Amino acid sequence: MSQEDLNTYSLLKERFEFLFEPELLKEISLSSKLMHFEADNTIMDFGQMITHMPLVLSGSIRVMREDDEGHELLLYYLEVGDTCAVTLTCCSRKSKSKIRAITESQVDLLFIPVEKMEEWMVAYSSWRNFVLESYNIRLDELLTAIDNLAFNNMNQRLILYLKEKVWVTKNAALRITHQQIANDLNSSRVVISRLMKKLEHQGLVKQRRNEIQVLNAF
DNA sequence: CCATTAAGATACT
DNA sequence: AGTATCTTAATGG
Repeated sequence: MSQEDLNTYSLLKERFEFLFEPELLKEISLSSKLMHFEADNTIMDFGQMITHMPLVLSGSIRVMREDDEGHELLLYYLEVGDTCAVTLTCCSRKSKSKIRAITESQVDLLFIPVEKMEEWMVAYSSWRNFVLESYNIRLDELLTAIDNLAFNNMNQRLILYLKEKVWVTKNAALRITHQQIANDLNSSRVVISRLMKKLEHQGLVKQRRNEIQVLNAF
């Protein structure tokens, strides 16, 4: 094993040693690529060929969907230990991405070649379980996102959005503009401003320029 | 100071 | 809930 592979191995072991057997950990270190990204990097885009599967080691990634007119919608976040469901579904065929993935913070992740996916599915039951489990979690997240979209009004969606944001950033002070929120929720700036003003009056948040303080009462 | 841009307000669809 | 438009406030040169 090279020095780089050893680094990958120890990183992997830290986070996944209770999930994968040592031989599998070693295989992953040998065939995957360790990558580091700064915040706001697009690591996957619409129509892009999927050749690797991402496995998040640290940080979080936003997964978006886009309509014909270029309106974006935030679907969910990928966090430590997560992998991308959309990648899983098309691991056997060579297919193109239906989503866009942008780093929310600094991110370390492993890129695993899709050929290895199948190989390990057969060889390691721990891998098989991990993939199936991930698939289930993603499906649940997607259903939650659909429910939110279908049954919640904009005010509820905004509250959920802020909660999620606080959770992934581990910070109650959000560095974000009303316009960015509107983009993520596929709404307009004025509408978000109106709702945010109401939340402020209700004592749930405090606002400064470019910053939203989500208070305990939230 | 001024230019830029975020956010508030109002009115209309 | 969304669009258009205007006003106000913060930021950074």
